[in-house]
Amino acid sequence: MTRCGGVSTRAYSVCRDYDTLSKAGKGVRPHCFLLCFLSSEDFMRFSRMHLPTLKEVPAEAEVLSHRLMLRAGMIRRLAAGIYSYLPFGLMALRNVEAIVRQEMNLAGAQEVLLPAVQPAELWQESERWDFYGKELLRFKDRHQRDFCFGPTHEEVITDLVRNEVRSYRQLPLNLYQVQTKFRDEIRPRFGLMRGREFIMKDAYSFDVDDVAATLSYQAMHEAYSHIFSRCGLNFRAVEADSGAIGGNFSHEFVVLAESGEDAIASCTKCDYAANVEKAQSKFVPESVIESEVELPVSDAVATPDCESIEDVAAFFKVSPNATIKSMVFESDLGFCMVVVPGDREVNELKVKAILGANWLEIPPSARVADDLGLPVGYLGPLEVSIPVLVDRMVPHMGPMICGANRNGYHLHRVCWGRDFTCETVADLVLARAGELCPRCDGSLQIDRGIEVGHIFKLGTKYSEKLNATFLDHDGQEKHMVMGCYGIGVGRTVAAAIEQNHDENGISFPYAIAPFKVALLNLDLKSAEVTAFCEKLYQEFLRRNISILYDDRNERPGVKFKDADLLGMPVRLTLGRRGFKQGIIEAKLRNSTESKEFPLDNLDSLWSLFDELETNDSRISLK
RNA sequence: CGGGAUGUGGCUCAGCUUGGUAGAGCACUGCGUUCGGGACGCAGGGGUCGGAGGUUCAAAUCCUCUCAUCCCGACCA
Repeated sequence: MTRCGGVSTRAYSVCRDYDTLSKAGKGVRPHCFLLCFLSSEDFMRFSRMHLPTLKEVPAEAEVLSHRLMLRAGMIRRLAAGIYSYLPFGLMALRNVEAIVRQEMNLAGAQEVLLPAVQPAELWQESERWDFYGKELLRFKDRHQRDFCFGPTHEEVITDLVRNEVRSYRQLPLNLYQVQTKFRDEIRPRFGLMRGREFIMKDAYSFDVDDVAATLSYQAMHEAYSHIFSRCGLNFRAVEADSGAIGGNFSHEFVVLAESGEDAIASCTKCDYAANVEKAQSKFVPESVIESEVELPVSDAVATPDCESIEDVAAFFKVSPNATIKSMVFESDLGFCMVVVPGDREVNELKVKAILGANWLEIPPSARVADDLGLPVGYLGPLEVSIPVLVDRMVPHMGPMICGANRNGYHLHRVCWGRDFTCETVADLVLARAGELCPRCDGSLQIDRGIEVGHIFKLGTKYSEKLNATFLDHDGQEKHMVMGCYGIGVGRTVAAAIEQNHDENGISFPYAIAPFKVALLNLDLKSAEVTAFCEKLYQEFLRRNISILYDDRNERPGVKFKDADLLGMPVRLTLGRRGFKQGIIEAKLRNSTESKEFPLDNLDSLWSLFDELETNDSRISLK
């Protein structure tokens, strides 16, 4: 027995209560660690564990991982986007946490635990109190002082470090925590996938300069790859936008899944991969059709009720890519109009980046009409008073159709250069599957995925705002160069389920499976079968292999269904029949074949578990 | 924030149109039979019908307000 410091499981399970322990004398007091372990002997029996599985799906759930987590008794909803973890769900969460901690520690990070409640002053100092918006949950204490519940911890960690670290000798430093965050999302959904309260691992690195910070970043990139590989996930690390966190460089770790909220573009040839929000593509201009350019722009054509590109294209009997889409945006720098080909979608992040704006949004139609006198639905780039940004494809489009800035009218035969022009021509659209890779001659494919991790190079954004400095070896006072690194722990569990399930339930990757094996006793009435199961159960405990022993007085069908739903990688089944033949049946959750082991020699069974432990998952019974 | 939908025992839902004793299945308790893929019989326990107000002799049902939850959308061209 390795876990209790050399003391056998059996020894402790016989003296299960305080009385027995204290009578044993010798000053033995059951401390926390042992108590946890003592109880585990019991709670790994299905009959004793609080594991409420559901036959029917609660009406609240739509997405698969959410439905399965509810049915498997892992989580329960308390309020929108706020969930309780039940024992089974918590075990999966803890398994992911354990992997995260191991890899973070190996990468040289040190664990801390920061307060969830944070004073407004810090956020005002970083200027995010105003900038962060409604997602920041704010409240007052009894003295009417402003506080928030931390959605992220750059401020707190920077404050902590600036007060402690004075010299380059103390750097680099990487501190992390696993903690509850709260972000007051507009629309929480899909269970743990987009909750408001959620468990996050967040790490923050501090370095002397950009070169050192890049090394820290790379170390985290590597650690994250290990973490998600060990969790048995099929993922990609992709270039991403840094959003509200800030900074100038970041990667997202995305688990590939149809139900994912993110779309990622990746090259079929090289290793280029980016969030579509960020993805670039190579642009090869096509020539303009000369003959039609001779004709002048038309007068305004009455196009009643043609407010969408589809309507307009249908009206003129052309394809959508012969029209242009003109959209009015508002940012902290004022209004602007963005013009893209009719069949393309504006990439707001690219627009924001080109403008250099802090925020960008689509104003309500009424505001565009009232403030600018422009009729939404009939907009065009000709003779407008606000700045116009044009996508790089538009100048190569030839005669096009656009709104006439007059309600119910459009123009056609509009030509770039002749009829309108502007200073800013740039890549403004969302990348699309089939476009050329910006790095090589391959093409892009688009996949959906779930963002489970995100790493950022922050630079000196926060160290400057909060004045976190150190004295360098040359005696110069410098700002620390920071990075921050997050993993959605609960979301990783959900993503793992999203990627590993079938119609019968979850199929946990071995590494994060709450129980590695289910032992189904099909004949509780049979004393010899039960005695053997008990012995085997104890042997699993002794070997420190997490096991769920189904000792419930239920019919076999119920046990099989639950074992499939709960997704234990290995299922062991013993009934009267098998016992008479002297065999126990083993089946892997992710395969249909099964294998029988002789009851009097289970050596090959133990080597199966050794192999699973080593390979983490995905092996066969051969 | 806008749009759509739904709130009835722990879960899934019916009942509402046309007001008149709150229902079914699952789950739960007891007994019996059954026992290798979600068994069956008998007997039970459990519900302010999301909340408030109104109409009425009478409201789960009609009206008003409100709260909660889920889904769609942050695309005007």
